[in-house]
Amino acid sequence: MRRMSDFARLRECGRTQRHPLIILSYAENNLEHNRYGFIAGRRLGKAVKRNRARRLMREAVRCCHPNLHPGYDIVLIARTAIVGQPFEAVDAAVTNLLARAQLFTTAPVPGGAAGDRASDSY
RNA sequence: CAAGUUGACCGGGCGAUCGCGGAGCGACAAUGUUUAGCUCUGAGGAAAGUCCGCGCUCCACAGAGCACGGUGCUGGCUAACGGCCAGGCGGAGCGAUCCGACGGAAUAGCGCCACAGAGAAGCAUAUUGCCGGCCCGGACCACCGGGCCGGCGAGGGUGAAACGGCGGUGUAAGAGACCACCGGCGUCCCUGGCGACAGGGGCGGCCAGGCAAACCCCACCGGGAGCAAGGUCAAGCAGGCGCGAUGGAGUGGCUCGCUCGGCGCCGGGUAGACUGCGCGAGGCGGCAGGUAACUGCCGUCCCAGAUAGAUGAUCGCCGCUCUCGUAUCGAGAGAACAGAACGCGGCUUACAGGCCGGCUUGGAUG
RNA sequence: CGGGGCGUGGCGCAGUUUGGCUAGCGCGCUACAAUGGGGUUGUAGAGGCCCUGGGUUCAAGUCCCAGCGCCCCGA
Repeated sequence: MRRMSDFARLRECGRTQRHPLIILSYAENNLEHNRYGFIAGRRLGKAVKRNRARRLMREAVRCCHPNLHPGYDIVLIARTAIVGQPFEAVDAAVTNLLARAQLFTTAPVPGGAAGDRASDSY
């Protein structure tokens, strides 16, 4: 997502799920594919901390993406507790949030993304 | 060997899989925000803070004066600088070395120096004192105590700072009152140096406090804005009111000059694409000039370009640090500060750990 | 990218202009008095290395430099 108006629309009529590390906001977009947005505000710290949080969320979403329903705008907002967390914690948080929002096509296997990676390395 | 001081450098390495940004080629398909695939490439020493200086772009051709701001020993380097190099002076240290906004207060002005102290900036002062004369009291004298008048700036004391220092002459006691030497000030001359300045000599007056990092004076520098600069294209909208040539806009604090030819307020619309945008005051190596900063020549290399903003995830081996154990080995844990946004030269600040060199002082040995 | 402001007891602010004497004010806090008890009131008191580190000065909350944190404005 790269328009200010898209984010504004989601803030107006999107639905949200909360987690101590991340807040999920989502809504249907009437397209054939998903669009994603990541927000890491000044509250998290300076550039290194904010970049780190955004990259971990991006990687977690990339692993889940093949198993998600198409046609949604999905925005992940980092909270201050995410600073210093390892990838496993962020991945678990994203999987948990997407499962609670019922965006998975298949049953949300715990650590399904991890199994995907296991098949990649043999 | 130990302690110290200083300069330069590194900022884990190699490989595999899955992803992301950029450039080029591009089968199939056929003009799509083209795609699969292949090749190359993708954060730092500070990319940071944004404290200075430039390039670049626009504002007339970048102009004048004032105001304002900055810099402040000398010479050099540079595109430029508040940076760097070399030197001078002052200070700290045994020393290597380090630190210094380091022009001006007899060039002028408005000024400040609290408290304490007798007196705090000009020819200042008499508290404790020292000395002389007179008077009174005690006493055989020497002398002691008190009062009045006068002289004095040496000693004590206050303070951050008290109007030169040691010695002598002199005197009732003293004092640059006078003398020699020294320090410091002003001025003239000689020598060395481009210069700051240093060394030496003559003369003068006897001695002149500090603060300009509050204002100020002097010298030098600075036109304004900034890549959201600027340029091209596309999309979209609706006008209304007021002022209007000794005026308005470009123009920013003022005046002049120059140029342009309506301007202001309210309301309405759009905030998309391309370009600027990376061959550069560029990196590395060599040679030459220069004490050095730096410069010139030759060779060689192409080395990030995102735009809700690309560097991430997982694993193997090696290296480093710590802990534990069955201890030339094994297991576990850890590894700083920090992320390009037009580019560059500096400065400043943050930083785990490591490596190399110079110099100084002290000790031991030969 | 450019510009401006703030940081002083627990809280809100003065003082910074032109450096100096014990850094003040209001609310709050503690103790005592007054009341049967509480509030109001009165009296007394505690609480500050003036955001941090350097520098100038005899002397810095104040002047200068660097840093940290927060807030605001313009494009």
